[in-house]
Amino acid sequence: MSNTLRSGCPINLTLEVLGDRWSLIVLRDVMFGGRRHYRELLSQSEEGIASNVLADRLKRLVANGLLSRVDDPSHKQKAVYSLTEPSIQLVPLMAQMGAWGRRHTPTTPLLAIRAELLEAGGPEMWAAFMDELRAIHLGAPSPARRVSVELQAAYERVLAETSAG
Amino acid sequence: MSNTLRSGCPINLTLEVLGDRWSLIVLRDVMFGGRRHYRELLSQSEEGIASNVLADRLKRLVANGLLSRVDDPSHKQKAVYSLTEPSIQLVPLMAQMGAWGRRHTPTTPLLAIRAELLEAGGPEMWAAFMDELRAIHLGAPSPARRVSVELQAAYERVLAETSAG
DNA sequence: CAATCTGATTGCACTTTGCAAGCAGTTGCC
DNA sequence: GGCAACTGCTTGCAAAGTGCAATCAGATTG
Repeated sequence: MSNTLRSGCPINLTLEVLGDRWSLIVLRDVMFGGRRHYRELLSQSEEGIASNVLADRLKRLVANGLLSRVDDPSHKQKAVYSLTEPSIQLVPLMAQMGAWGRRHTPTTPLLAIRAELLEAGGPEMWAAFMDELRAIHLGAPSPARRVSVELQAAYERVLAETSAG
Repeated sequence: MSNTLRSGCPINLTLEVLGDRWSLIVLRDVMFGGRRHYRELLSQSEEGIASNVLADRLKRLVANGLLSRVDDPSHKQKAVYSLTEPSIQLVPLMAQMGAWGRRHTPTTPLLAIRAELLEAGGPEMWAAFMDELRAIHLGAPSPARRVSVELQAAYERVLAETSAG
């Protein structure tokens, strides 16, 4: 891993941390999919990440402060990965990526519904979701609004519609 | 170039188009740096993109509808690259990336000032900038507000400060 | 004590990247 | 006319990154 940065431009530096085909996928699964363990990320991956790539990305994300790794008390070889404040602050970026992708790429309705809801909810919803993530991952007090429940409900509604139609 | 998509998730699909270390750098230079020609993108690149990588990315971005390529009437071998409506709609994403990078990566003040201004300006400023880009790249009527002038002025102000201090 | 689950690592083929050099056609200038 | 500078872009080659299947050792379970 070379540590030489290409430039001090914020967009470039963000790209140097997240600009590959897998890092944001892993963070998305932790953030929206509730995955906390290596096996969950590996086997429930929609895109089919390879085990060595996952191991490398987890290592790199922890090194860059976007994930934290803690031993799981229930199993001495198990590790729990949590979001950090910096990665929780990626919520608006994820929302914008989802919004753009929904407009300009061939998404499937079931997988796009969360992006649609998050876009419609706007910065207010993003802030509420970030508070919820701080409760789940950083041990902050639980907020009143549960955005994850709203997102999951919408997902299951579309799931029912598509399997019914 | 393989055309098999990994999944229909909007975040994943955005990543499949833009998820590499150079595509967004090229778009950033066209969007904020006013670069329109191959040579401008190559030699004025802050990060030092290689010529073959630039050629490949321009080809790919045109194929994906994020840039359009038109022959330059002033020179038979020259080509002018323009943003398209989809890439103009990346402005909010760029703004979020800049905002996140400014907070969580070691940016330099001079290169971060535009991101700071764009974050402070919010969605209203982004919309004004998008209108301006539509005028420059798509031939739409010129809007009253010139965000590019505001960004450039701020850049030069910081430039003067740093060279003075 | 064997089967299973844990987070990985290894080997190998393939692709992408970075760097330097080179290419053919176009233009400007004397 | 002729030559240097400029145009977008290609080529060759070494290094790094990626994808896939198999495998690993330790922990737990039955």
